[in-house]
Amino acid sequence: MPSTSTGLPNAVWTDPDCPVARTLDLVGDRWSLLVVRDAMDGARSFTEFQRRTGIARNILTDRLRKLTDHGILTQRTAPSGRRRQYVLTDAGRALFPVLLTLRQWGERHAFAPGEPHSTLVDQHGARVPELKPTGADGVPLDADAIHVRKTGGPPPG
Amino acid sequence: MPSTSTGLPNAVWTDPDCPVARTLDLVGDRWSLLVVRDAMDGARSFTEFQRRTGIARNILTDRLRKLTDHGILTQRTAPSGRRRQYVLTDAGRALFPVLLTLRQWGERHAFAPGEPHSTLVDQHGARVPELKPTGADGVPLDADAIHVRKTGGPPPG
DNA sequence: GCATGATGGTCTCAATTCGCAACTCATCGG
DNA sequence: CCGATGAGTTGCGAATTGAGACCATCATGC
Repeated sequence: MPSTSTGLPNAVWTDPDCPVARTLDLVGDRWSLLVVRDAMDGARSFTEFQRRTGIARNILTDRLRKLTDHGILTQRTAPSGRRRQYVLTDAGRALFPVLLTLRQWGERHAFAPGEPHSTLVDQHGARVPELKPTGADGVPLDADAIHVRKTGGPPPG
Repeated sequence: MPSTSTGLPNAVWTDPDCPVARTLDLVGDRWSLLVVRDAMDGARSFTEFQRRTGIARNILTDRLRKLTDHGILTQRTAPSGRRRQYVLTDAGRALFPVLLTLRQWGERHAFAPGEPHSTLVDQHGARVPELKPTGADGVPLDADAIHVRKTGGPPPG
């Protein structure tokens, strides 16, 4: 049973103050995000996830349970009276930008030039354009144009 | 030595056609993206990475080597004649949107309401706004408004 | 009312990976 | 030359992973 109002782990965070680290604690392993990817692409059943990802069954059991515990997936007892289904929660669907940026980085940096790969398209069949970070003023942001404002520790008084 | 023109592994991909899976093969473990995060935040030396992440030293050795092999980090023999430094390559800096979306998801979904966390700000100290996927027409995109066009098979002619 | 087959797991066990601590090796400062 | 610091490497026990066999439940056929 979770102790907080959210479905977050009581367990220790790798780095409690950093949202990046927390997110990675929840989905930062080899498989979780691939499960989420397939859920977004329509997978619902245990066997469907297994078939698409090729993940070992015991690990899939574990990941589905963890993702469910963390409020990223939820279990439905299927409309047609059939077996259990796993569907994304709002938090799960909110991982879409993460998967999109991972995909876009991969398209550019994990394929040799000209090597074919799958592509994301919107309803009209148009390619989804690249996500580009911008500052509050709309100016494109780069990795070294930002910095982290820490708010974790006790005030420096 | 890599066989392709890029610094990509000869090894087998989890899912060779999917850019998401390839990216996760390269940086989809507990630590790699935290190393990249700290590199973006100014970390350069082995001990600095170790101190910030708390990662075990042998694992850090391994991750730094892998990230370097994959062309995400590169080694410089420090301008001041000092020890070796690890700096991000262009591909490494291109992971910024990934870290940003991870962070933004975490801020919203991995913290209890009102719980304090660090924040990203741009040069002017303004909070970096949320990244929102849009279609080619600029219309906001949701996880279920897209689909994957497969292009894994042999080229059609 | 029992065999058959699909679905959704669990169990076992080997292999890999991780984390800690101790050790090495080079360099720097004095 | 001596100790301190940086950058790892090595050894080893613990945790995680993966492959595959095994098990329970439900629907169907008969």
